[in-house]
Amino acid sequence: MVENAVRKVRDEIENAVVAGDFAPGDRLDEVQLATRFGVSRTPVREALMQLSAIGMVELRPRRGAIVVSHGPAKIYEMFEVMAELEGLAGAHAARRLDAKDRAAIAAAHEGCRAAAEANDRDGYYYENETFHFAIYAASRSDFLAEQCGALHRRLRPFRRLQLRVSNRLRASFEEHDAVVRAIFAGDADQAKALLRAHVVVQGDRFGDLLSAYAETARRKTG
Amino acid sequence: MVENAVRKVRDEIENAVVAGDFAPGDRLDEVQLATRFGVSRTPVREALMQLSAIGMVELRPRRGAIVVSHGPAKIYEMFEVMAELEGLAGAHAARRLDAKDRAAIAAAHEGCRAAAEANDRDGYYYENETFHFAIYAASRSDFLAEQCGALHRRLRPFRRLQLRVSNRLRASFEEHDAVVRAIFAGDADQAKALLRAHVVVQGDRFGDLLSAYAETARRKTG
DNA sequence: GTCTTCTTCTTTGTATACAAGAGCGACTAA
DNA sequence: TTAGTCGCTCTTGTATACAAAGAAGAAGAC
Repeated sequence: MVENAVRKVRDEIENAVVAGDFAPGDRLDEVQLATRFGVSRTPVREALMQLSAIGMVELRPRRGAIVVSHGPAKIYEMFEVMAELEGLAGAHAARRLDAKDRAAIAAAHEGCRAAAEANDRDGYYYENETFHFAIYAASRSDFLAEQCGALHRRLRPFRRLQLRVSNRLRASFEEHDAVVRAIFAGDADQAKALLRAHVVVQGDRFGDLLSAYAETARRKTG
Repeated sequence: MVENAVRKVRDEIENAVVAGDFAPGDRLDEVQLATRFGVSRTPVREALMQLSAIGMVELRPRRGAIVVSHGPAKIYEMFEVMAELEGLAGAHAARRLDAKDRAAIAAAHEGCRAAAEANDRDGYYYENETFHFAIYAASRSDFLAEQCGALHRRLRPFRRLQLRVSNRLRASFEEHDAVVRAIFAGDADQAKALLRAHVVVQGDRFGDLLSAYAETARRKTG
């Protein structure tokens, strides 16, 4: 979008973090990253600052960048805020839905159905993302869609972990189905409530997520 | 926080934009800014990238940075999202309030009262900010408080304009008063509804805001 | 033997230099 | 006279060099 080298470096680092190549707490050395990506330190620095603005890495003065490690409370809070914003987007979508948005949501929903029935976790992960972004777009609020998208990207690593839990694929799809029905019926309140419940991570699901998160951290250090 | 020069430059530019020294659409020349602040282009670039991440300036590849100009729809959307997040923060505050947070909110509220009674707009602007940040903190959700703070800063220029409208000071204070009562009573739903209504800009207030915004733009070009 | 301090080395933060792309103007041709 | 193309200049994007700050290790003293 804005530059070439820094954008490339930023995306690469972001993907590496999401994929787990860099674990939380890992130190990101500027010169190492520069040589790894074949650029100078300047674009690496700018990429790190952008990631710091997103909240993916932490920049400590004179001490370099580390991948942020979120405590359980923070993770819960992030999902809670995401739930609130998605609820708002869903309510708007239910009120403002037009044929094009309806088609986009329906298509993404069908993609999720196929992946869920095939028990294809990676596939579902991507289709799920498409589904949620379709709802953001259908809110017809550019700013809200932006905010939702940014937060969604920030939560990517955790969303992926969630799908590890057995049977979560099917449960997630069932929740999607109810959300879609509410939006298509134009029931804003219902869409808001269902979407909020779908996104927020509470009870058993929160415990499941935490244990999966702890496991990846353990796997990384070992 | 992170660096010295870039932080200074970033804050200076942010203040200049909020104060109206740079109008929406103005081009921000890197070398001009560098000489103005007595630093090299490197920290200026990093500051601009951070501001771009916040959404205060827009970076166009090979074409420099311009101060973003928001259309009416975008402004409305931003206040709407702010209202939703503040509502959530208020609900949390009502449920989780402890003595320290209660004292902080009460103190800020009294500050607002004094400024409102003295009809001191600048004073109210600052006390109002303190009041809202006290509620964010009282939510006891670090992430939510962060998000609210970031969005609040982004809306600063408009909040200031709002207070220009005659009698808005008193009306704003009355709304605060109701919010405070709901939070202190532990009524989460009421706090959420009142805070949301206080923040969202609708009806006449939106028209007032837009005309004030248009006027500053006109004053700048003229 | 351990703790403290000094020195050195690594790493970040800033500046400057160089290259490449985009915009604008001038000149030529129709 | 107007339109198109070529070239120049200005500005951004990247690299590298230099300086300062912190951390770590070694040496000396208690």
